[in-house]
Amino acid sequence: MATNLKAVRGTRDLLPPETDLWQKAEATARSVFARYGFGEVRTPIMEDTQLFARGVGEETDIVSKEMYTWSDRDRFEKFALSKVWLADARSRYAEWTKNTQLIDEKSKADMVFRRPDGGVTLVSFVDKASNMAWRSLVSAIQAYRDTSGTTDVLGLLVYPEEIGSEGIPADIRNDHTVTIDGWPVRGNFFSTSQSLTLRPENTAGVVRAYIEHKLGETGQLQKLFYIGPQFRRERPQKGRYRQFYQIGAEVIGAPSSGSESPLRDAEVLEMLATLLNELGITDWTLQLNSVGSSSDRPRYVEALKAALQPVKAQLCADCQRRAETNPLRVLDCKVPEDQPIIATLPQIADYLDAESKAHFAAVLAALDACGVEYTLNPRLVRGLDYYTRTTFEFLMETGLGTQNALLGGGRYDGLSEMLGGPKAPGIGFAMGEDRLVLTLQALNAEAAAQKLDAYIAPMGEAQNPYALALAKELRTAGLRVDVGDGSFRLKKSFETADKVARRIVIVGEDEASTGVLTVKTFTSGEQTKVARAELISTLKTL
RNA sequence: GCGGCUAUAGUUCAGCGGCAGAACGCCGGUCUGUGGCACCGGAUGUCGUGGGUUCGAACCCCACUAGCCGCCCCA
Repeated sequence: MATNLKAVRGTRDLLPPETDLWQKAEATARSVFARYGFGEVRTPIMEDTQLFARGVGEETDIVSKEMYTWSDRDRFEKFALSKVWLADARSRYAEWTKNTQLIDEKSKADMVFRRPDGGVTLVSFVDKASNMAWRSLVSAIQAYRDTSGTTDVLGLLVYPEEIGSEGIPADIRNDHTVTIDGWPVRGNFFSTSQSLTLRPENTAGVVRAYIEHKLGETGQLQKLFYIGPQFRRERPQKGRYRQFYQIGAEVIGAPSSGSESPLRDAEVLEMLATLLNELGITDWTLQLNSVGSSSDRPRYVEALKAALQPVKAQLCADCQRRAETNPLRVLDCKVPEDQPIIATLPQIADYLDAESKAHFAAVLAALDACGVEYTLNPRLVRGLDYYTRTTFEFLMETGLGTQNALLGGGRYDGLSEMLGGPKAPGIGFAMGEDRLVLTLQALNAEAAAQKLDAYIAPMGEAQNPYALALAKELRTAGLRVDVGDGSFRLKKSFETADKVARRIVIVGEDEASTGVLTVKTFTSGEQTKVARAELISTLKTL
């Protein structure tokens, strides 16, 4: 136990049997998603920092202080070095004939020059002079001699000469010197490093993939789900970790695919209700709101700011600050004294244009038709910049303490364009899997620790091979089987078997030679002799 | 990032300045091819890490780390 290596703060190991519950949650989600026509998408765990800055919003807490962001190493560009060197070499070796064909796949030489004296020089561009680089050039020379029959073949290794030692000051990085045959060559051989970020959420990554792979060109509505870890550098709390898991889905597509239809909003919400019900969670409430189109929202924020100005001083300290930084959050304030004032503030519903109003009404009508219950919450505003129109949360009574939002989501009609993609309206959600599992635990929905079908107990180490072969046969037949060890006393085998399996199969000297095995069922205490040929069917009966 | 509480056996916890403890679990025995029940026996361990006070620290003090709860914020 005493070790100084531990899971880092806010991260944790998930072990059996808890992982059974995770598998159950994920299996249920996959089954529901499949029935609604969703396919799985897996995006990288890290992305260009710009993706989140532009998608999620530079001013949100997530981006401004909760991301794991770092600068990737500078990347050596072989092509840049060869270009610079060639431009220089052309003036000095004007009479050389350039042949840019590579000699063969395996050789590491990049270019072949024919010299005026009739010989040949192979040139290899590398980021630093190493034994490996030199050896591969030598083998390239050898290969060239063998295949061409030319005997006069020389090698030239070209590299930025200051590189190869760490700690080069950043200000000279873009201006390296390459010295070849005593001539210095200057140029920029390194592309600047890229800022990378561990994904704090998955919607931006999915939309990026949608744009990158031109999924809009298919003309089809894209229904994608994901299950995976996300990362935020927050203070850990119950159900809140720095590496946390989300199950989410996105419906996105070109407008002609129907992606803007209120039917899609209602379908996603109805699917979520179904998913929660199938997981055995019934005490959820769906809170619903519309934050309007991308033009409604700024108009409302302005009106809210103006309305807050005269009453600000009467609000709690938090709200006075929010009135400046994030006026929408004032609506979320839970301080009782503030409620009368908040009630007088303008509501987003009054700032929706006709189109947004009609959209929202259509969503509600479809939900009514499906019998999905919801509560309108005009104060439900969501933190991320990309949300438009429908926004929602599913809240839980049990298990989560103050972190009672189990999942949330909304429509993001402008996100693709914010990321430089085509118009691609969409709606999606993300569910906190850590919180989902907590809720399932609170509901005592623990996946009943399924016992194995059989535990094979070899009597004496001589029976081990027979026992393992028998286990293999049973496992091939789809039975869940564990096998003990011949060194165990039979009593110990029974004790272990009773804990992990429904039946014990005893393999002693008699059993191995006659092929008739002793099988005991723990629940009934019944013990019988079973021929090996009938063992599988016996074990399959409950 | 801020505040409060906590950290002792595999687990849940007691001990709060003087021999490191209980329950459950684990291992062994009663019982050499028969589990659950019973009885008997055994091992549990840098008392989160590092420093300080003291004749003496699991206990008091300081720092750090981690967990829980709340704030901020959010799924």
